[in-house]
Amino acid sequence: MPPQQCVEVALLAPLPAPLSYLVPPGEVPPPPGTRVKVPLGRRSAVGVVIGCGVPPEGVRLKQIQQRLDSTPLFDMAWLEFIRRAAAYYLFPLGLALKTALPAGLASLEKAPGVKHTAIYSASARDGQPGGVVQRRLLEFIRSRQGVAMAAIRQRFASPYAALRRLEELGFITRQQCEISRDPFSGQQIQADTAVTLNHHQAAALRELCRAVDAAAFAPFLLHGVTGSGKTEVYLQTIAATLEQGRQALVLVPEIALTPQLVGRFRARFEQRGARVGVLHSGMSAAERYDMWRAITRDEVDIVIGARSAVFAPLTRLGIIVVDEEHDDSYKQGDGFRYNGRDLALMRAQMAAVPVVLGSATPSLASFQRAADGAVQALLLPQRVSERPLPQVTLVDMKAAAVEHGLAQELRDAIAATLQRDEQCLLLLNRRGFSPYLLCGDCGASYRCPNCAITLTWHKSSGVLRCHYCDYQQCPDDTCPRCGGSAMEPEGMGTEGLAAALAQLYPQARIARMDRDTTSGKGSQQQLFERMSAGAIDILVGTQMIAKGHDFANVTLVGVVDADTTLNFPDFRSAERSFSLLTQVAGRCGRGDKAGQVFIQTYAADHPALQCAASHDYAAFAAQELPLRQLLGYPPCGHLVNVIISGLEQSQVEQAARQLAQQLGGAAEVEILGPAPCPLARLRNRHRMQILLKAATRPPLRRLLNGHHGWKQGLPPTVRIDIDVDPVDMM
DNA sequence: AGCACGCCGACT
DNA sequence: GTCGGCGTGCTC
Repeated sequence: MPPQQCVEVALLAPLPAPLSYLVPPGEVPPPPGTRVKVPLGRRSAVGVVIGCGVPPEGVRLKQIQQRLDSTPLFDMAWLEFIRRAAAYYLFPLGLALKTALPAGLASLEKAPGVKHTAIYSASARDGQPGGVVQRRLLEFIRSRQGVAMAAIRQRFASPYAALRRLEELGFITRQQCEISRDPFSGQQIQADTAVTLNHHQAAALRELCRAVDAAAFAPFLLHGVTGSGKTEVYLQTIAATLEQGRQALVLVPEIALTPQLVGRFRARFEQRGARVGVLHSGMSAAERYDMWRAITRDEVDIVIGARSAVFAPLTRLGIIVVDEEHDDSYKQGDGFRYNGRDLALMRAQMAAVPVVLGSATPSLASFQRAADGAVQALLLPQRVSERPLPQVTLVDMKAAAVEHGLAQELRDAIAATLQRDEQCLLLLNRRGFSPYLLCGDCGASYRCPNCAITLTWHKSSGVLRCHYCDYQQCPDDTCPRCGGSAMEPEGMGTEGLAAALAQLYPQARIARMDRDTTSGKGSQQQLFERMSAGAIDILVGTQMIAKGHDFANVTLVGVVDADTTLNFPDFRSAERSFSLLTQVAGRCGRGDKAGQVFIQTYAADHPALQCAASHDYAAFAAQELPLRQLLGYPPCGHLVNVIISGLEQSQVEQAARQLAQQLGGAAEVEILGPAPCPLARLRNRHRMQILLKAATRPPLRRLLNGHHGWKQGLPPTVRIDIDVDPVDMM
């Protein structure tokens, strides 16, 4: 008898390493990429076969209980990509796979329903059946190969009896076939609009097409001002890629993944026979599963998706596009803390294809790489049709006549815009009615019992809410501390601003767009459509309104409080402010009418604001990079944040001190902290952080190699999370 | 993550 | 004396 074979299985559970299992006797080993149900302790778990196992010594292997997929979900190149990604972010392979695979494939219970349909084909039997309907039906089926039930239903009102009869008589055969739900059902494809490129766009396209032809790794930074027509360059580059018989992967920030954007791709490519697939968080588990399977069956040529779409299992990849590459949402903030943009670069390198990072305000990381020559820069310095960039005014709030949080200048501009029947966008990067309720007598405010922040007052729903853990409570009638007067709203959020605007401009149609008003499916879309149709005069919103749309009639943008972002306790706050302001300013003046922008601030002389006001990216980079250099912050150095958390503050503090000591003394790595995280308490856990900083990656890597042993000797109740290349350190 | 094992407080 | 609290350690 041959020795029983064994395979290596990555369990979709937080185990540090894969485990080996025996293949049941008489069965062929499931190939890598197939899911299996395996015993784990006294229960069962789902895992993915990742290779043939070398049987470990001294362990009695258990046997695979069940094979869950008849064909692999992915190929070895894809697996190798996930392996490298998991290793880079120091995350267990099994859990990385769980993140990368569509939800629903990871657990035994929540498996998505696989839909099937009947496919009819004509059999060898010649001749004609008796009935008229049967004859017409048979003719229809004979005229093509394999007809789906849906197609028959379209042509024949009630074909069931006739179909059954034809099958009985042996004229046709039927088979069950797995089908996908149609993610675009009911959506019209809009007409494609022919676009002529200006000479900057044409030059960029030439470079990109050359890279596509070369079919080798080639990173590009497409740096184009807002409204410079980057999307059209992507579209034409992708067209060239498809002509080569290769596929395209397009990443966009979640918020920018609108039906309009997808529609633009479908309009361009679907009539040419290419299929566009979409992956995003709003899809159901079943829809994502379908899309995943469609991709592995090679039925999709272009995948558009948010962050996690970087894991789409395309096998003929020819190009990757990362739009708005500077966007912070490419970084996952917990669990598998990967950066979609950086993994796109990794994947492009592994697949030997070009990758385009596009932005009006590139991350300083990408800008630096372009300056170093590691990435080729392509510039689009002009807006299409030579539309001017809007005029930006910094409003010094120290000197302004403020009413309801709005300076006279901005209020007048809003009134004038409404008069001209044009639209306004107002950015206020804070949800709710007001940041907090404050007692006028003793200064008390409501705080979250789980997190170290004040609760935000949501007047319309009548609750105080924590924006980090979603804790809610109703306010009391009087101050809970001194029992004195009622608590009063302090400061302003989007909800409060909308209310103030309704008072100032009673005739204006005002809408609000933030996480609270767009939680429902399609509600964001509805707001965009109402805005496009001119049914809204003033749209108030958080940073959501800064991207993913193009309203021709918006001629005024107001930034109500630029200081919120600027004063964030983070070394990237200036960069983030510059990006956000430039992006939101770019929302206006996109039509034939010129736009104007007002930015309210108490720090009007801040370089980030000044550069944003003059649309001067180069000046911003020239001012900010030396500061980073001085402090060794990215992109002039590398960071890893180690977060120690636990329920008991003293244990967390002790563990953090101990770990920092343990890590200290490593060559060429600076240890900062331990310090309380800016959010010192989150979801009831106390948090400390140790920031590791180094000029180059290798010494960091060497230090991190031992991370599995870090927990030894520390209070065992604490948790250690490692964030490689952190984007925010809250 | 589960799920057991194991070692300390208030109950029949 | 036991029931059960959750600390801690392992899972091929």
